[in-house]
Amino acid sequence: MSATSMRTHMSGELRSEHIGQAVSVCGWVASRREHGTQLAFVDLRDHTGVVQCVVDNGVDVRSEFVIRVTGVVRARLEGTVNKNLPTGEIELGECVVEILRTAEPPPFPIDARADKVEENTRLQHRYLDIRRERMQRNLRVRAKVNSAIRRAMEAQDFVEVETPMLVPSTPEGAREFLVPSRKEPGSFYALPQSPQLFKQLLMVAGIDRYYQIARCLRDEDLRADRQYEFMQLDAEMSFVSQDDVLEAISEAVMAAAEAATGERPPAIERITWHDAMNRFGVDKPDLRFGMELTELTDAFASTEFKAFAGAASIKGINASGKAEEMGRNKLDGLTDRAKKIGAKGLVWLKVGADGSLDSPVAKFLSADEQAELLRRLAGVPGDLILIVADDWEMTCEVLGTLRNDLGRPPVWQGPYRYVWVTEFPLFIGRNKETGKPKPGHHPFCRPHPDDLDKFETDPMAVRALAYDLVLNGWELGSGSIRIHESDLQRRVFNALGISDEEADKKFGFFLRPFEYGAPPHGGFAFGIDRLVAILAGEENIREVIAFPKTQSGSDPMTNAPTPPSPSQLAELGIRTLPAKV
RNA sequence: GGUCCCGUGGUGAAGUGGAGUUCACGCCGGCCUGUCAAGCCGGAGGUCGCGGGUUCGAACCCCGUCGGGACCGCCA
Repeated sequence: MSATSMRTHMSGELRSEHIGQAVSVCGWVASRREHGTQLAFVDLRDHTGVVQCVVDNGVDVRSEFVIRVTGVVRARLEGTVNKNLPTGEIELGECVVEILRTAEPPPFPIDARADKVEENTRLQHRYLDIRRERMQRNLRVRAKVNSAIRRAMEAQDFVEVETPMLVPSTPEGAREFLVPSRKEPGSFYALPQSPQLFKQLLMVAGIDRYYQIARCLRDEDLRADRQYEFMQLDAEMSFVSQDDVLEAISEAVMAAAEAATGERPPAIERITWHDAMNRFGVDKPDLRFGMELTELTDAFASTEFKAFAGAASIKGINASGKAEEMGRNKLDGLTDRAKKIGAKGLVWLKVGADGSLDSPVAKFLSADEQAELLRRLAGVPGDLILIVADDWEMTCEVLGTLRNDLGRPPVWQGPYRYVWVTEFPLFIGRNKETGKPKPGHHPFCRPHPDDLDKFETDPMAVRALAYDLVLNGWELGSGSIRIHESDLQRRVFNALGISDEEADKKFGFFLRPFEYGAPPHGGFAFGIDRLVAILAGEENIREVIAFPKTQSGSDPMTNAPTPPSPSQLAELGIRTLPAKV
């Protein structure tokens, strides 16, 4: 398959079984070692690896020259086998070297040493960075993941449909990239933040099962796990329950994981949003480590300690064995962190060698309370116990953050712990100005059927048929069963404080087609960059993207973005403001 | 929009107020017949990101600015 008119083999594939064969390989000079004029070794590299070529007629090749070597595979001399090299038992002898292209010395070594080179330099010369084994591996893992996802979706009768990149601007959600219209000066397209609108319309259109490996664009600040452009497996299904969607997506995720790692993960476990918050304090729990939040509210029901008395929710975590390493400075740091999030304070207690509690507040806690505390948190000498008393949301959030700060390993480390987080609340928080609830996900999520009666009386308690997929504490994606009936949609809009007229104005173009027979449907989308990064052992998605942007949104290789020419602006009917001074 | 960290030959580092910026890798030249990110000898290569300030004196301290990174906000 890899043979061409110029080569017979890939260099990294040559083994003892090829001994005696005349072969041609093509690639780059990884290194050259000269021993006088009669003998030189040239390591030739292609994307499969490196093979040693023995040259005895003094060819002047330098690092990264592109060469073609024709020679005979032979066993290495006794004592010169290189066990660190997959091809280390053989070498190419009687070599004829053709220089296909000379090369400037590269700005950084094309090997693992470049892992220490400043990322900006790697990005400036990304074509050289990608020549390295690490990037080759990452991009090939990514290709395998894409391919496995396609196969898994097709095996389940999903139809790949491409949706447009030039779309109307939509009222809510992430900031959009805008593209000026030449034919309608003053009007703009938006680049899609997701194919949400189109995929739901494809359900109305009877496609039944849609998927797309879709490019999505959001003009929000970049991070280790966020780029302007990213890829999602985007899917939507008709006539389904939540379980149908979770099963279909799980199949794609497991196929992708198996393709990347060689191992199929076990069935993905599930946890409700409420349990996730209660036990881990976050809606994207990292299940790889313990330190779970422990309920203490009732244990301090009649406490004398003012900070705990009457608190709606008291919880604690046990940072096992961390008492010694956490000195006063670090504990103050944790307290500051807790206060920054919004807690009134943070109670810490160290378990002493005799099982007593060392803490500024120990004297306020009765002997019974101290004993119960130690029992519930399984405290043993050397442990550090942290307690927060506040309303339920704050207690969970603060301890969830501290738990991650204190215990969370790098995202790629250890086992892969996939988890579906289900039953997200339909509304999260309230609009500061109107006092109306804000949608937890988006306003088209289907409310949980058991909670419909609470809609008007206790909206914040209404759960949604909305779910997230989480891997090692990273949110991979989310989805929901949608609302396909207008009366239910109206109730949700009303709860959000959106009038019928406003709803029609803002979302009419989306909802009106539903009047022509929208089937019950639901779907999901998950980020392929994030999944690939974790499966490739990277903690930054830039490492699995061929040409990513920097944190400020620029590309050091192409210098994008660049100012337009005056004639481009004129054609588009656009005048720019002077740069801020 | 905010908090914190980093900018020293091509690359990675050292130098935190005082002599001529130091080292390794790479690069160039020479030597070398079994090395393997070879070895030995020699050489070139720097506006210490940029601008201003403090000082007798600044790579080093201060202010600003640009670039990069981590995080918060933001990402329905």
